[in-house]
Amino acid sequence: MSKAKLTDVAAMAGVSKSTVSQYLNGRFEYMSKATQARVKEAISELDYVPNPIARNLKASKTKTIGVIVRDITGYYSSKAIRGIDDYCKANNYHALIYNTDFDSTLEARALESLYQLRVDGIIIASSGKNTQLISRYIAKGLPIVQFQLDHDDSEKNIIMSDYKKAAFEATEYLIELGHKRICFASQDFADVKSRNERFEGYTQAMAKHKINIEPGFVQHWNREEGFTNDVMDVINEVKPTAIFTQHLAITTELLNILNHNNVDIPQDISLLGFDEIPMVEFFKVPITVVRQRPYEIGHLSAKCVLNLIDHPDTPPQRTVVSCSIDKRESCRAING
Amino acid sequence: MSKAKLTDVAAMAGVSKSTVSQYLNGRFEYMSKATQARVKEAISELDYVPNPIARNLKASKTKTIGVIVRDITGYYSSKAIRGIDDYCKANNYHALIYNTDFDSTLEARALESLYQLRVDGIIIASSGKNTQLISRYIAKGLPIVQFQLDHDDSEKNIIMSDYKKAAFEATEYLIELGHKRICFASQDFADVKSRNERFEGYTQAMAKHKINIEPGFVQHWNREEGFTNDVMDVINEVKPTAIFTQHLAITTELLNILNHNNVDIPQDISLLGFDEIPMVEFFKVPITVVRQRPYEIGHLSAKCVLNLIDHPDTPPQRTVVSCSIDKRESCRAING
DNA sequence: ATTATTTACTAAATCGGTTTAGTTGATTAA
DNA sequence: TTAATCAACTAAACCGATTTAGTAAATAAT
Repeated sequence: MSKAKLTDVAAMAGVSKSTVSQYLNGRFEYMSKATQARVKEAISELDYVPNPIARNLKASKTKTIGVIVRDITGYYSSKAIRGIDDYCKANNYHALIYNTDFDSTLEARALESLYQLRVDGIIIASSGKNTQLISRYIAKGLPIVQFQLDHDDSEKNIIMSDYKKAAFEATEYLIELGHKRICFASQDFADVKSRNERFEGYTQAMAKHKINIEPGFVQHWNREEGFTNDVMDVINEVKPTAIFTQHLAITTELLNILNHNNVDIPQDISLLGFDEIPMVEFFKVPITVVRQRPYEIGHLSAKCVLNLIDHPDTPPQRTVVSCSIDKRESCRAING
Repeated sequence: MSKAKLTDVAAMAGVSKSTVSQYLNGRFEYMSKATQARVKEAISELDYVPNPIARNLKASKTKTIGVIVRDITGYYSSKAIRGIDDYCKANNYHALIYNTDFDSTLEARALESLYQLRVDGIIIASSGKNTQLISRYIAKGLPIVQFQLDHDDSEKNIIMSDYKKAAFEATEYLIELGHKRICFASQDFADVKSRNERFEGYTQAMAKHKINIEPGFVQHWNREEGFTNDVMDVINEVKPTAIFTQHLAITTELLNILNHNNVDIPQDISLLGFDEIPMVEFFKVPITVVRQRPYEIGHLSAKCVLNLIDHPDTPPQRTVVSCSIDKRESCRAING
């Protein structure tokens, strides 16, 4: 694995290291045509490739950006990472990925590791538990871009789906199908802006169509706490004709429960969920979903950090990416 | 982003760079307790963290291994990468991922890039089109481990599912359900060992149970060439009671065709496929599949390269990981 | 003819560490 | 008493590049 180095090329071409380096960096005005040719010859003769580590050491750059996600295995994350990586590779950067497994301690550790590794920038789907740490690194001059999740209105570089609009359109779609008793099923969303936004979209659509949001329409279902028991009670008491779920985990859990209790979709209840489901066309009932564009979000995030690296004084910017609705059989039209 | 460096620590502690370096590397026998304390103090005072790039330059190591897959977004690849990454992180290595998008030119380019980057090792799901290039790098002393795909019997470090056994067991499972007319639906497998192995498993199971493999039982279906038209012809002529598909893409394509032609699964035909399908429990007919263990395969691959890095003279080794069958409703018992 | 400018280079410092070969003063052994 | 040993360091080379300041020879300007 020992490779030719700059010195070897210089020796072979009969010039100094400096000249070879100039050649490598395209500053040909510092040498004669003849020298150029000899250096070129020596390089190809020796199969020489500059050592990027030495180069980076000198430049104090790593040409690497760190990416922190919860789990690279997830649909959203893997697509986003692909978007990030494609953009990075196209611009001579590398993406270094850290998984947190939804653990904010690991998230903090990932941030520290990346900082210590001297990555040139970070893209993170933040849990919201490390806001201070993130701010501290930003203050130190490390470009950080967030995506996928948002937690407050603070100024920051963030790329997000247009959740409010998406939820608005999804709700309106259900309303147009004739639904009025529409449940909004979410995780707790107290402090998570990206969840609050969906709720706003829902309420605005309901308001626009003058539909009252009755008690019980808005449900906070977490898988942990008695989700399973609650659901059928809610359905029997609130009698929704449609449920709009805000999270894939809720959608699938709900599907399980409805199946077990012989609730027919869409005959008894229409179901509309958040997030694309692979191979949903083979489902017993293909689910209508709000489709986000994680690849584009990743792409834009990468574009944003790389720009920040070159222009550190760019003011923080919020970017919004639109969603679309994939209409399938789980939602049916009903008569008022 | 300017950070404290070794010199700063040395100055603050009133010792030489060497001493600080010794301290950092845990060689305390070279200094007094008092000095240790002062260095420790200076380090925490300055928030000093050694620069891994400088360290790596000196060590001629990158502490990075390259990973080449077709698409990180795929189920198998993402799980495998997770396995690789977890093992790497646990051992202070990083994984650098390259996607080839099933393009062997990009695969070659990825290999070159990783070589030039001086990664300490490579894990690759090789297309089989770059065998020579891979051999060349191995010859240069770069540890390379392959996984997921195999193409020949040459000596190499490779981690694979036990395809033969898996196919054998899957076929036998169908036979035990009473099936005799079992189609084996594969892509072309001329030169891909991992496909041939599945075929062997199939034939061995058939042979063991003295079932003749009739003409038409073995089908090569590529999505490109008239797959769609063929299928129903084959079914009508060959009249299989079960089809064993070797690839997820074939399974889903077949499902589509069977659905469109109102062939009932498992009433008319039982279906058994290769590879896990996420959320298959919500399918109209949940499919019985051979489940591979990509996470473990990734984990073992990483273990193998890291070992190879430390012990370059370890002889090439083939490692086999067992599969299991997830039994679901797509296969039914029939009366002989 | 002499000085100024170009051309075509090179020496040496630098990036931030690691490591080897010394050095110094104190302690111990002969 | 004097050489040998040891503890506690340090100087300097090195990893493989980049870059700045400088130099010698050739050409141009005055």
